[in-house]
Amino acid sequence: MRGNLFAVGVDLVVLTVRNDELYVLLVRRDEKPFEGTWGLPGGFVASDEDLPDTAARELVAQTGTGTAGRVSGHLEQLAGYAAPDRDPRGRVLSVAFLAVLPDMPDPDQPDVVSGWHPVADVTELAFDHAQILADGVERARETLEYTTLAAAFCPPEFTVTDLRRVYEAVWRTEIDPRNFSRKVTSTPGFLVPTHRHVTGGPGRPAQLFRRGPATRLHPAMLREPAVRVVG
Amino acid sequence: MRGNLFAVGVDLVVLTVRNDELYVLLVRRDEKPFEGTWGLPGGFVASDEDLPDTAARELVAQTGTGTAGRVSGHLEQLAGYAAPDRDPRGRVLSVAFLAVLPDMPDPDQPDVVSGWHPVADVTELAFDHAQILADGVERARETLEYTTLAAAFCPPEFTVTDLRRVYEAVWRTEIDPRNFSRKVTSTPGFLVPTHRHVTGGPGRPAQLFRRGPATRLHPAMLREPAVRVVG
DNA sequence: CGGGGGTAGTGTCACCCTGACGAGAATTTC
DNA sequence: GAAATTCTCGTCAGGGTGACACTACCCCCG
Repeated sequence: MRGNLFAVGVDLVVLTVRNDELYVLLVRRDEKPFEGTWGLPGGFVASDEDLPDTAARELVAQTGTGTAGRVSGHLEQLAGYAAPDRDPRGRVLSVAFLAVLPDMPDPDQPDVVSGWHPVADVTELAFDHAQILADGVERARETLEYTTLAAAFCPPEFTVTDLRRVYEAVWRTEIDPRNFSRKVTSTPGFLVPTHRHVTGGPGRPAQLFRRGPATRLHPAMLREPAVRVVG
Repeated sequence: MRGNLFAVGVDLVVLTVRNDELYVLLVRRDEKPFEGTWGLPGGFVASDEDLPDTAARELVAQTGTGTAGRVSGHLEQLAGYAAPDRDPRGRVLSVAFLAVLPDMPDPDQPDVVSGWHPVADVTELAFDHAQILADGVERARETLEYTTLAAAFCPPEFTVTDLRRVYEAVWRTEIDPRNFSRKVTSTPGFLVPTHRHVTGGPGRPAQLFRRGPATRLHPAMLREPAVRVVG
């Protein structure tokens, strides 16, 4: 029984918010199996690596984030997937990670093998990646309630409206701007005011904020209970 | 790089509440490495198994829970652990699971190689099991806030006080019995009254309840914010 | 240059949930 | 029976939230 050996890979659910919509980074597979179909970016664990090392390495390789290895976003482990038939090549265990990045401009020459896709439009993916993506999105939705993860979707300086649009895109709901502003600005450690303001757009200039030191939200930002299955 | 192969095991953090205290199931290792020290129960993934299969099989084997494979408790995946040096025998990836069971009487002949230990008294464990245990306990603490996990610590029929003692033991706090009773009995789907009462003990007999269909708590049962690590 | 439209932020108010109790109900123990 | 113990309901003040009126400030356009 101990003789069962697995290839171990890391798959990434890389999320961002663009155009008020949740996007995921996908790559087009250039080898079998599932050649030509879209899948999650990932790779195998190298001989001297721990799982977070592999995840960070793949994230930098796929996005060019933080050339010096210091990733400005968020990276957390999701879960392990090891169904016996999930990879036709043999037993492959994949540890999925959730990564969250601010929206970044596409590279000058658009990459045909790697790109951002609206999560709502993704239908089929290679392997069990559709399930992994669903788990990752659900994790992000929950984490937004209890932590300051939403700020990881935003650039270093952002407005309250930017932050609200993150919640609205990930939760697919609408939030009252006034109550939202009161809530996030009164939560200690969530936002640090810069006393600078955005310019150029219509309407009153919004104040720019920076991420604060808090990681958990007290009290939580509770969304409406999911549609109750009436007993 | 793809040639790196791992042995894949499942380790269990099996928790219960006994004597108003949180207990974890440990086994004494009978082979190297770490021979003679305590560790988490676990085993390797068989050739045709998925991870939850292995976890359920090991849980039944170690506790005798649900002879027919139907486990009455709670079983969820925690995380994967794969540090290069976590096992001196080579590269071993372990997927940890959190299991929660009601307190059960010890078998007639006490088992010297497997037993329940107060979590607070556990100091050193084999491999990285101390870290896994800490992660499992923290997960249980958080899950108690937002789900009905606490009922999984209780036998099929239990009183509000039984449930409160679960929260107090896992969180290591005291909760006002009157407010707690109001909260859990008014949360729809959490508790189903049986209209039967316990007998024998001192004081007014308490009503017996059964687990309800709800899995998530709305609104959540928020504990005090953890002591903030002041930056 | 002065409205009009649009966005940001403040203020108000009612409602619900919660923590902090008081008090009564039902049983065991002395 | 009286005291002790435990369960359960009730009350009340304070905080957080949803709903929304209103003010502040900018761009655009005539």
